[in-house]
Amino acid sequence: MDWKDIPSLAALRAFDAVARSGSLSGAARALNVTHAAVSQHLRQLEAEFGEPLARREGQGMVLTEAGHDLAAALGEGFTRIAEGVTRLRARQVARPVVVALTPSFAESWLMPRIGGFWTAHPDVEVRLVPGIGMSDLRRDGIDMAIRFGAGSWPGLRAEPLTPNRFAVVAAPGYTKARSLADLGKLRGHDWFFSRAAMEQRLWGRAVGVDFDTVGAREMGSNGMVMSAVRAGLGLSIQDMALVRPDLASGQLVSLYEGDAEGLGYYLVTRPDPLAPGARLFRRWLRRVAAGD
Amino acid sequence: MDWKDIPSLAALRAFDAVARSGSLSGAARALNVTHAAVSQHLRQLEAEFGEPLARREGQGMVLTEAGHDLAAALGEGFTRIAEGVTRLRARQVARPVVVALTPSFAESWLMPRIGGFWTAHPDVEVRLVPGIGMSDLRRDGIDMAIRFGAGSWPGLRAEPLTPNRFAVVAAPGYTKARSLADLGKLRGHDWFFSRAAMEQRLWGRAVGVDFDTVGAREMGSNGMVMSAVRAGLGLSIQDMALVRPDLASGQLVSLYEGDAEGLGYYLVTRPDPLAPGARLFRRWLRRVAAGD
DNA sequence: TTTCAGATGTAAGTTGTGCTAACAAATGGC
DNA sequence: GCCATTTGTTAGCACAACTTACATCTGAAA
Repeated sequence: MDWKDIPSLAALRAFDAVARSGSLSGAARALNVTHAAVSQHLRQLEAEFGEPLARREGQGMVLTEAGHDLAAALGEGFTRIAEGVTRLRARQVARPVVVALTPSFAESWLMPRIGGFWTAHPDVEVRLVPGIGMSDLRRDGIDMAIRFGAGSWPGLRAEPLTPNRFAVVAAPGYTKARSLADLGKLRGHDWFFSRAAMEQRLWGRAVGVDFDTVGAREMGSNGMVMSAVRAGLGLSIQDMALVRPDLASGQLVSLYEGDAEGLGYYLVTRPDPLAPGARLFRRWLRRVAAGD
Repeated sequence: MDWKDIPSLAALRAFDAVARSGSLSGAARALNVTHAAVSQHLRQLEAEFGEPLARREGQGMVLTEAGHDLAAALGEGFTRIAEGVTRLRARQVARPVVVALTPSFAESWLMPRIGGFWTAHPDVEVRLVPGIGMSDLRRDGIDMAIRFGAGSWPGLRAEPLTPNRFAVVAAPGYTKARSLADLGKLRGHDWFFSRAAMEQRLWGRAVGVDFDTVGAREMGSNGMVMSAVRAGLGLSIQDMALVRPDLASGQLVSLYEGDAEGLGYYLVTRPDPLAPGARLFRRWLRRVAAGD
């Protein structure tokens, strides 16, 4: 196709609108511009073709024969284009948002809050993919990931989501340690971790607990970890949001809460633009995380 | 059709070109722009749709699935539009140029020169319609008219073509008048006119000859008029171009040459844009008339 | 008839899209 | 290794497209 001798697409679209509505004013309304703009486009086209395409007929415009021929082609062409665009858009909004996240974050932060998003956007399906590995987002069809770390994932875009909100908790009767300083130094503590909860170990290391020397027990789920800790069997690093009720009721006590600079949950996305549904979800995430 | 949520047509066209050529550079060449322009359009589209449409693959771009779908629709749409435009253009160039003109101008000015246009544009057919009346140009399918007058035709566009180039001529032996002053005052001159040559009478009146009082003989063709004048039977107003050979050879003498301010041949067109062939002819007319 | 609403016609001035220029970086053939 | 060719990205400019403003025309209602 040679675009050199095809007039401005804007002018052709204007003429198409004139042909559809039968008047300059109507076309102007359809295109959301003034009638003057449409009139100028029409005159430009006529100059380009060297032939009148429409003539005034009372109030309104009627097409010449040449105008009719052109309008027929333009109508089909633009309709096809609009159809393609519309279908692509429709497909996107229907596509579910796929979010990869750590099991801990899903359990302790997202699940208690996600109802708000469902009620706000009942038409947007959210599919949560719990997991630890940062696999290829594009290959796995994942729109965004929520990961724990220092905020640096090469080739990806990361924005901090929640501050660092872990605590070392134990049952009130657990008396082997009373401060953070004790935790790292002393052997003999019994640490419990859920198998999937890598972020707690990261945080622990960052604040000074060396699990290579201290040792830790790994359980299948965080529920089992909690039971063990409530029973006074040892220590655990838990998300504040998850243990707040226990702390309030006195079932657990917090031995340490604190920052490990930069460490926290991040929203990780590809540099590519997000799908509309994913954009909605991200906006909701930011708002809820900020208001926390 | 609602154009509000259809992205810029230029961007869509750029993406169409990318889809066709399989590369940004190729698309840029096809559209006669730089690769940067195409790249920006593509990114704009992807942001608009919130979905990647193409990804880099070595040297070149391959479309995503969404990109394929969109490209299919755009390809059809733009092809249809280009087809309509091309057909309209093709129809025009084939159309002959219809020129209405006075018989005198045709005979004495245009016919000796028109060969130049034929050789320059062998593909453009020129149809000459001799006649005097200024009928409705559009109704009669006339592209342009060459008329004699003062340059004012209401509702039409007129541009001066040739200066006023008439002369009062007579045979050398015709001695009844020697100056313009004589011509108007004296009765008894024998004036000859071709029936179709209204412009000579207009010019004559404008320079001071009152044919109502002087009287004139009307002949069927200008050839007959010339014969009569050459035979010394009387006076005639003739186009300079036509009688120059006679004047040079001494067969005729010029009694007066002069301006009748504003009076002359004009190229008269509708305000509408001209068909391409007609534009070519007009350009040629102007050049030849100016170089005269 | 006059009047009015709504249409087109056109000039002049403004604005934002779309482009270029210029550089960086990656790829593939030599 | 080099070199040609591609894509990526930014800053800045030009002009197409638009608005504003006013004039003119049409058709219907008063």
